[in-house]
Amino acid sequence: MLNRVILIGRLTRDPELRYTPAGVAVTQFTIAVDRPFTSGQGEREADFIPVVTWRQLAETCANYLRKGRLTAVEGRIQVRNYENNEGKRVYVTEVIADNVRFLESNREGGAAREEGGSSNYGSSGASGGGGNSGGGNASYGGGNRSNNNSRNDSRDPFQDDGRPIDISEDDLPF
Amino acid sequence: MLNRVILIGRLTRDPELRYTPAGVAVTQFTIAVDRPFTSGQGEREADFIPVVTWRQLAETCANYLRKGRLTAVEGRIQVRNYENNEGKRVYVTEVIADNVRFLESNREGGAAREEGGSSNYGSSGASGGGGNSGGGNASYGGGNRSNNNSRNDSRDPFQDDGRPIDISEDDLPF
Amino acid sequence: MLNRVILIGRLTRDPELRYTPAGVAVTQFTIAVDRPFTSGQGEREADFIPVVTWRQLAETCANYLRKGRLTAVEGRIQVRNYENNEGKRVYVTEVIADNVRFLESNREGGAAREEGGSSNYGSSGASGGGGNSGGGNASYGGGNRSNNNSRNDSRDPFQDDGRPIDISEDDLPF
Amino acid sequence: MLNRVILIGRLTRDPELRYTPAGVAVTQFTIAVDRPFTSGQGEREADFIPVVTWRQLAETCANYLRKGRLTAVEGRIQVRNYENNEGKRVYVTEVIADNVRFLESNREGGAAREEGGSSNYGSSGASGGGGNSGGGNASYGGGNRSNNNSRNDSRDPFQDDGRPIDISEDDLPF
DNA sequence: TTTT
DNA sequence: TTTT
Repeated sequence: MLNRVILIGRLTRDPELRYTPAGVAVTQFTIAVDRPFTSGQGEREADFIPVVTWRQLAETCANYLRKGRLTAVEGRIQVRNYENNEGKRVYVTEVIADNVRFLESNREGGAAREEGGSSNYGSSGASGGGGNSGGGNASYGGGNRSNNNSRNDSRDPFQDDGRPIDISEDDLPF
Repeated sequence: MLNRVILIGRLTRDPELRYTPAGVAVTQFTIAVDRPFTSGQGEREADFIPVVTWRQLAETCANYLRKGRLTAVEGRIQVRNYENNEGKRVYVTEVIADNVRFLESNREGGAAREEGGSSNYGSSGASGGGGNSGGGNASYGGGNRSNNNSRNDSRDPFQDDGRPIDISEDDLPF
Repeated sequence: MLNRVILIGRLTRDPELRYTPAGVAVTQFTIAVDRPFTSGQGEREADFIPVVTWRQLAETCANYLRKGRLTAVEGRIQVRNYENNEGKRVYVTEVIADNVRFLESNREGGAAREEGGSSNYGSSGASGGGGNSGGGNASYGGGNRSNNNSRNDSRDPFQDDGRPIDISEDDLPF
Repeated sequence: MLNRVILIGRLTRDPELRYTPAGVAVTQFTIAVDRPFTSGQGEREADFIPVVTWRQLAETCANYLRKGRLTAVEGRIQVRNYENNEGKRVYVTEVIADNVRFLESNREGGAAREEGGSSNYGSSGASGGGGNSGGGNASYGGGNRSNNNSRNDSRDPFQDDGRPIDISEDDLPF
């Protein structure tokens, strides 16, 4: 009944923006979070945690995040599962982010600048701002609409096969 | 740029529901959170943390929470300040909650039941559910509207003087 | 560089306590966290999130938690991977908990009582208390010892095959 | 029973390091956290949140943090109170940090670099690393020792009067 | 001013 | 009393 995650780490690659058949933006990326201790062999280790963002926040992330950037992510853990081509059930754990902070700017050699977006509340309207500002009347805070982005389909909707991803508009978590 | 608090504790009193002059619901309560260690004198200690909720979530809290109930609160720390009658600036720190989980039910002798509300996303519409379901088209996730609930006024808007509290509709954080 | 998770949900089964070959206690359980919205088909959905605890906290959890109990978990996300018997790399995501709160007591028909344990700091030494109280001088907050509990071994150390789990004392995260 | 805060913001001044009469290091600073919305008057607003760190983490913060630096803070809310010289009880709310991440480096013009310290677990021993590494056998995770850093004394122990601050060794939270 |  |  409560599910909250906060991560700070660096993108392992550029983010990937796609659209559902219904035209909803989804961005995925992985953030590497260094562990606060070294391994038995004295090596630095990290957890590589997949992150998913939706709608306006997805577009902001695709525009502003790049491989290697230090980033803060706030969201919830989601465990979805699907049946793979061999008929085996595969479990996928991701962080569905509703707030992303860009802790390093785009400017070359520049100092860190804070930017970010959120699907919870409107930011102050700056370009690159999050929220659903400008996003028409689709409201993330919205009331009694039922949503779902974790159907138990028989393929991984995020598997890259060149085609638009297999998620209907009803599958959105906000 | 990121401000997140999660607390679990017990209400020290029944919650207090009020309305701004513009008719917006505000509920305040304090939750006692036991510290994970004892004092130098071996006593159990607690932090007493003031919590504020707005709108639909305020009404849900006022309806379902009572003194002594175990409760989870998610929100952000807010520091507001005002000038008191002696002309001194007073600082007030509160948690502005956007998600409250009722970890104990109303039923006498009953086991814990989870209920709750949130101003982030719609719950499944059960009575007592949160979100802004039924709240018309006021959207907490809303876009570019400017808000404020921490003006530097010369009195504490939450001071109890029997009159409606001194907060305009523009002062709301959602 | 920061990795924090807080969950509230219910155990899907009784917890499982095991010991590493070096005699270190490990407890695993899964908690079901209801999502704050319903699926496209109007169904209540939940995320089933695997949790791992170590040492004293593992023993406390094994003693006090049972299937169905409402529980709060604080920890970090860990992604480990191993090669399965078909030579394929499998990724496992778990929450490594360092603080667990028991939001429902053992007493039949009783109201919720808070108990819990933590590997961060000593609790007040009550029976059932966490921390490493009474645990001798093994310190979870300890200094420069290198640790690891996520080696890239060729089998899942948590796979249940009746034998003790394949984790050396050096693999512990605390 | 659970009390967790995570903040990202900028220091409003250089941190202040002091020592208790018993020689324990305490560092205080304030971090400005911009709110995710603008005020009714369209102004950008921030919450100014006081942070306290102890022991090794205090020294690391004093060495590495400076005014303006972007910083992540993890800890718990503490409400202490004392009687001021007019005999009035004053309440002070602070975040007692056990993990601080330095999101901007010292190097002029340099890109952000992550450094940090923690009082929970040992970092990998780099200079500037946190934990109590090198701190002898004082363990923050320690067992059944009773602690307290929030006595109800008749003066603010953090009030700056040039003298060492009025906190005994028994008053420490770890 | 505080909860179990 | 406040940071970019």
